[in-house]
Amino acid sequence: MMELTRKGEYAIRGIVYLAGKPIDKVCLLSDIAAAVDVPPTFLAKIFQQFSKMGLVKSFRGTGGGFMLGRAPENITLLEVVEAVEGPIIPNRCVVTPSDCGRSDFCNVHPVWKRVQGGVRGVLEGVTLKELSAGK
Amino acid sequence: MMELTRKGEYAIRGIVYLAGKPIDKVCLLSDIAAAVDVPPTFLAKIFQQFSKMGLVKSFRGTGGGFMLGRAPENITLLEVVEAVEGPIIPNRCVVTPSDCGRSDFCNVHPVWKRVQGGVRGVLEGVTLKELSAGK
DNA sequence: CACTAAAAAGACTTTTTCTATCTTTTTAGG
DNA sequence: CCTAAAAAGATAGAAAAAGTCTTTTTAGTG
Repeated sequence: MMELTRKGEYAIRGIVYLAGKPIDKVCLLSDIAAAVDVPPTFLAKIFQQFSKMGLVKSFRGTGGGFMLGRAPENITLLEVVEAVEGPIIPNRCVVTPSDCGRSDFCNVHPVWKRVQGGVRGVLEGVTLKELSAGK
Repeated sequence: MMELTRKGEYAIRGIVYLAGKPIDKVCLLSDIAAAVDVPPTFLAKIFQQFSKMGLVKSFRGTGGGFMLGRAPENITLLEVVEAVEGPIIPNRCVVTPSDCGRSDFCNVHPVWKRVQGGVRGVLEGVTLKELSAGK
């Protein structure tokens, strides 16, 4: 359970690749896709989402492509993951307590809150700079 | 992302209900299902899994039903969740590093390991006894 | 023994989500 | 105006989740 989807995996690969390039270098989607081994059409969708969130900047037309929207040390893995997968929600009761009907009596609720906080904490503590750093 | 499935949610509801009963009380599946508002046929599948893992004991025939397999303070939420959802795996690379092909160069891998450890730690620290305790 | 109650097991259906592709449109440069 | 590239939208196939139904096994009871 709790598994990242392909989309999320691809998203990370793609943006980490970008983070490893000079900040103002414009990269072709097709090049990124080839480099990180992701279907180009799928990666296109992912980068569109990134673009809307400001995580990357896009340029259309000849000479167009993508570059990172901010310095890699200012982009956390949490942002990247949530950009394409949506918020970290271990159980729906975390977002709408009314969902399980008996929220007032549910002792499990706070546990999911802790899980959520834990996961978010870990992902928030990692930046693209660290992830793109060579060994 | 990282969302518990209905199956997992139902599983927790069902076994927490059992944990709130006297340890040797045999409960009918149909009663449990009605009490926690879960489709009986679905809950049946879930309890079959519990039974195989020893989390509950089952009795067939007249007067049959289910009871908790162990004292509620000795069953953790982690066990319950993993019994029906499988292991906590934030990303497949955590289980088979070869999967992403370039495991040796992947800085993300240890992050997922930490997420996995964090989630497991939280769930492992909670027992059915605590979950079934009234307010 | 025959009957009934209850869980176990397996097959099956429906719905939803994921994964991926294709086509058309918009934007920009040469 | 032509070409390059991303944006947007529609669609399709595959897989997983959610749920149901039927048959079988097990056990108690009159």
